[in-house]
Amino acid sequence: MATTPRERAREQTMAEILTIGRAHLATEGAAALSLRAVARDLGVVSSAVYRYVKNRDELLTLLVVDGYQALGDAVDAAVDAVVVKKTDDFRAQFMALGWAVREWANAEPARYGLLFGSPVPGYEAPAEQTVQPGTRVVYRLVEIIEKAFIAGKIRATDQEQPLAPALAADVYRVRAELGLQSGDREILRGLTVWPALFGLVNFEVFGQYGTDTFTNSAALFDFQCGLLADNLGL
Amino acid sequence: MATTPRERAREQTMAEILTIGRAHLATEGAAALSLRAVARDLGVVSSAVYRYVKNRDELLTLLVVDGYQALGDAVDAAVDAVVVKKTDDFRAQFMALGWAVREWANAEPARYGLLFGSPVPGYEAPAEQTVQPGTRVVYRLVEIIEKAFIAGKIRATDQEQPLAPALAADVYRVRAELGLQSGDREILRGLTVWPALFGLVNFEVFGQYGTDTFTNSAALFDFQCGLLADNLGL
DNA sequence: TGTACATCAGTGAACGCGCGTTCACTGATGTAC
DNA sequence: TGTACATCAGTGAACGCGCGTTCACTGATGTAC
Repeated sequence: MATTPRERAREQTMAEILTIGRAHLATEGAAALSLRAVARDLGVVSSAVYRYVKNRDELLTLLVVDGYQALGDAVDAAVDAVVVKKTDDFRAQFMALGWAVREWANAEPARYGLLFGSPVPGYEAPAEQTVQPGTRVVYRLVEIIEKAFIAGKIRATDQEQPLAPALAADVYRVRAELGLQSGDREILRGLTVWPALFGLVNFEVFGQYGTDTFTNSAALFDFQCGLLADNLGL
Repeated sequence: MATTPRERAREQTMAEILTIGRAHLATEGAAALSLRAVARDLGVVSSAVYRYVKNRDELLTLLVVDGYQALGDAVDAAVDAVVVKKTDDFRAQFMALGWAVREWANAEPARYGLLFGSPVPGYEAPAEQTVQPGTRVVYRLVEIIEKAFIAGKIRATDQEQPLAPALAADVYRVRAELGLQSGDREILRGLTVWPALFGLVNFEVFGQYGTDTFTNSAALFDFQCGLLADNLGL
């Protein structure tokens, strides 16, 4: 790594821009994120940021990717810690995943909102940069389910009416793409629990419960998350 | 109703402002909603809107209330239709509620986003006007659960570990406030299914599933919603 | 090691734009006697 | 029924503001010979 002073300075400034961007996200929201304001905080004239970032949308993309990575890191760390201690307690691993998402969202509501809230008007996240980091949490969830399935640790669930053909086809494709052994039901339950989990977190972070209904939101989340674990048969 | 022509004209203009506001929500998003733009579309000079609306925030509040009412009406209509035909098929009633939320959200993604997406920066919805319409859907859900409970139509669920004391206290208060007969478990399951349902809808409306994963999102939702109904013991 | 040239970060002025909100006003519509 | 006054919708100008982006420039840092 022949990093010249200039290169190091550039990286540092780049990092500072991201830090400032995150702060502005928190105070003003994504829609109000402005390159001029970032420049001001950076102590630099507004046109100077264009040396680092092509335009406003690119800054947004950087923040989106940055957010997904931070969330992914938090989830991985939490799940890894449980895997080390309880390799075949898959319920505990799922609970750790859920709690990690919730904790990160509560600690970083604005970044969470950028990722999982209403889309920013006039901005479309470019798939090439965004898809991989954006799928880290689901992939981790799928991994837990898959390992539990292989270990024979998923409780059978009542087989109800057969799957709609269109749905069966989609599930088949998902299973093939990810090379999964888990059954249709397990995959579909994962595909329900995943958005449901984010629904729980959304309601808490975005304040949908009302201000004074629940004094202990952690206890509520613990119950809710446990129910989702039940749904997975864990 | 001694409605003078002037009063009628005023109501009409008011309604037109709301219509224009809804349209702008759809194209620009809540954060970019502007009184000047509304005035332009109304064919009127910008200061004239101030005869109808105190300021930008008040227009936002009107749109929030309007959105909650529209969603509430859609849900009520859908559930009522089922109640008439299948008075004691509570699962069908819940499914109708879920589908109504999903359909409305897909038909009105911007209004849905205003209600259930990330909060609009710098705007706080005034509780007095917003809480009542904002609770219509939960209340309807609670009503279905309560009636099913009273009719003895809720399947028992495995009693797991006892509730955390803090949670039990919150649930007790909720039951008292709403005058419910349903048990702790039923209420808590309702309080899980409620945000989970909106999580499902969020993912679909905000495009979290990715563009090409599911060819038939209705079939997926049907499965997911059925699983939530199972969770309620319906 | 020293010099000539290329690269690059940052400047400052400018473009054209839209915003929320206030204010004194005009002229039409409604109301009281 | 007719007139005098009050109410109210809408006008147009103005305030001060922030935004994204471009462009020609200066001067410091890096590189090739």
